[in-house]
Amino acid sequence: MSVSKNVTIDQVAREAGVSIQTVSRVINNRYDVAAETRQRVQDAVIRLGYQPNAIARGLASRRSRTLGLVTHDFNDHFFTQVVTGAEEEAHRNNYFCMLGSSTCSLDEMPKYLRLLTERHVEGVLFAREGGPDELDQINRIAQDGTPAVIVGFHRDGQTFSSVDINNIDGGRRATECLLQYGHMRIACITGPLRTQSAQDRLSGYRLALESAGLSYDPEIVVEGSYGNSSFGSGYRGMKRLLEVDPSITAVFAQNDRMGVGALTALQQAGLRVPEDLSMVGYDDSPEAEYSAPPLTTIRQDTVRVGALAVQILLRHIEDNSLPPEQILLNTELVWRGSVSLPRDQIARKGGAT
Amino acid sequence: MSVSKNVTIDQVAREAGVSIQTVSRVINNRYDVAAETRQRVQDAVIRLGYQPNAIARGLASRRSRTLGLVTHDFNDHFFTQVVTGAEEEAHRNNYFCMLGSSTCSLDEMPKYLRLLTERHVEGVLFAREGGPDELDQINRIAQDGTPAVIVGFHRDGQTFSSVDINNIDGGRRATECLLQYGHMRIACITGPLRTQSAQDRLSGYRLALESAGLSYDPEIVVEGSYGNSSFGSGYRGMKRLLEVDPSITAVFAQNDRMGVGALTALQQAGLRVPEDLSMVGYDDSPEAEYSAPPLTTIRQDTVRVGALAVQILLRHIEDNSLPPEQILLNTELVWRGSVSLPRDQIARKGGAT
DNA sequence: GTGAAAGCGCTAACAT
DNA sequence: ATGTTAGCGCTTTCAC
Repeated sequence: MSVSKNVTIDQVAREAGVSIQTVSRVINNRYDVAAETRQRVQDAVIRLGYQPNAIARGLASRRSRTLGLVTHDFNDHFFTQVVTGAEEEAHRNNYFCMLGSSTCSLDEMPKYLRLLTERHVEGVLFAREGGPDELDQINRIAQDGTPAVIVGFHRDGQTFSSVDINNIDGGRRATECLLQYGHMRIACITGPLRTQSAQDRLSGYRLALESAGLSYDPEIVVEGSYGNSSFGSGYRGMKRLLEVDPSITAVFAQNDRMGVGALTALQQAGLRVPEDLSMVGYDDSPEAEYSAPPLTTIRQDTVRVGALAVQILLRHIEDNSLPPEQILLNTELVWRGSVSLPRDQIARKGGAT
Repeated sequence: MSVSKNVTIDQVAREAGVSIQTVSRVINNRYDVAAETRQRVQDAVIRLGYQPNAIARGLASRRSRTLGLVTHDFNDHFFTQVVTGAEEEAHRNNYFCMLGSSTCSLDEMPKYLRLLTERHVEGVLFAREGGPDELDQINRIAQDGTPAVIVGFHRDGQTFSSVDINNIDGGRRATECLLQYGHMRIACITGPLRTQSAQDRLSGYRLALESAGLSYDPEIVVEGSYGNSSFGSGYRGMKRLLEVDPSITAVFAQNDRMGVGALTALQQAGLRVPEDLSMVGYDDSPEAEYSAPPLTTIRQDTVRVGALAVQILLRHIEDNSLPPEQILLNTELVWRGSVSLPRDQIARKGGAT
């Protein structure tokens, strides 16, 4: 239990009266060690407070047991959940995660990736906004022979591994919920349109409208943003929508933070949700449950996204010849009451304003 | 520009026609290399696509250039901001951050810390909830000779380094803002009272009350929580406060998420903010700016907290004999309009309900 | 089941 | 200004 700073494997070997190899076998849990010898070594390890030097092990074994985590923005609920899931899964498998730069721009990425490969991370998890530019980075890493998996972005016929949410389906579900309640004029506040997820949620919205025989009207689609600026973008987006077309009866906000910002704008405009206007959010982030009113939203298991991504990485580390894997997780509608019949139908029934 | 997987320093040396040592000097930017030689080496590095092996460097130089980041909860704004600041500062100094377990319980900490020291992190940044139990962990690390700094927790006469926000002062400012508007009956929704920050904000609240000649009444102090469950705890806390004492005219919520949850409870109760009840939050998290109404809050520069913590770590890595440093950052009130005169004073002036 | 030898890829200390 | 010699602390390979 003493300080272990300088205790090395050969001191343990001497203490236990065995060779260095035998100690190595014991700390690596090899089976070909006599029970009695093993015990003797373990005692010596405890007595000396020996801690194997992971750096030396890494050099000799060529296994760093480290994963690179290249994330975009810790201020977005999706990403923090992914990181949480990824880290848990990594630890479960005796891996640690090295943080790539969360704030660096795309230009700086090659530099950081290089630093990551210099440290011999055995795999890299990209949890960034996504977008075609990112693919070059992935490919560069992949050429290097380092397994990589991308999260929050995918496309048909891709040659890389990915774990993502089925955002098209999610966008459709959100929109269909509003359609089922009889809404005919449904606006949309999107995420940043440079991201695949916003594009996909928008496609889902569009598909749902068209299936219902409604036409897509870009007039009532405004662009917002993710991360910390989401609230403000939703607030401003809603204000604009109210100016552009006061006849809208429902809004699909592509994340809950934008939805909450939009709720604030509506309240300031003297409109009630859901009596005057229905709203569906996306993400099931914590703010959705206690907003006024609580937001009907789309839930996605983002922690699982992170865990699955790490599992893919570990499989590919084990067997480099494995083909890329793509996983697409489905979403689920969480009903919370920010949706009701449109104004006119309530009125027809003799309801509120 | 070719694949660099197996290019080693001696291949570069051969290519450049120099010794391994000279290559080492060049890649480490030593000054005692002739300009012409340096150029020749650099050319060889590029030609071969050489990437120094950080693990081998670490073993030989006994410098991992890695910091351990032991955080508690990525779902709390304070912690994500600290991590952001810490990571940026680490990269700026050519360090990387290794993620300690974000979700592990206190019991598991020793195990994870051990894994971190086995990897020879040169310093450890603790960004956890804080509390006396954590100190044992810090001390264990410190005994090991590894510099450690704790964030979000400190106490007088401590023997460890820390960077924290002056929560007592922050709590006082929040409360004084309400007092200045003439509020006499101010409730408080606290963070988890096992944390130092909640205790300190509560002390500040209490001090402000007492300075104003008001007595502290535990009846109108309820405990909430941080992280994702904040919203709900603020919502429930507010409901309870309304039951316990309908005469309160103001609330200090110890973080903005609880404040937002409380706003929802008030709205459901048919009470308006600030006309019927004033509210001050804490953290200046993104939700505060676009809540209804926008929340007056206490701003703290949390990104800077992370950066300063890393700076301390780096100083102590450079010179292990340095005494521990304690930094306490001040807060700032952000006025947003969720505060006004108490009901009775408005009434006296012929105002609202 | 255990040990000896050889290196992993680099840097430190001392040469020259 | 450059090269030589020894390791850093471990694992791997191959003996026995």
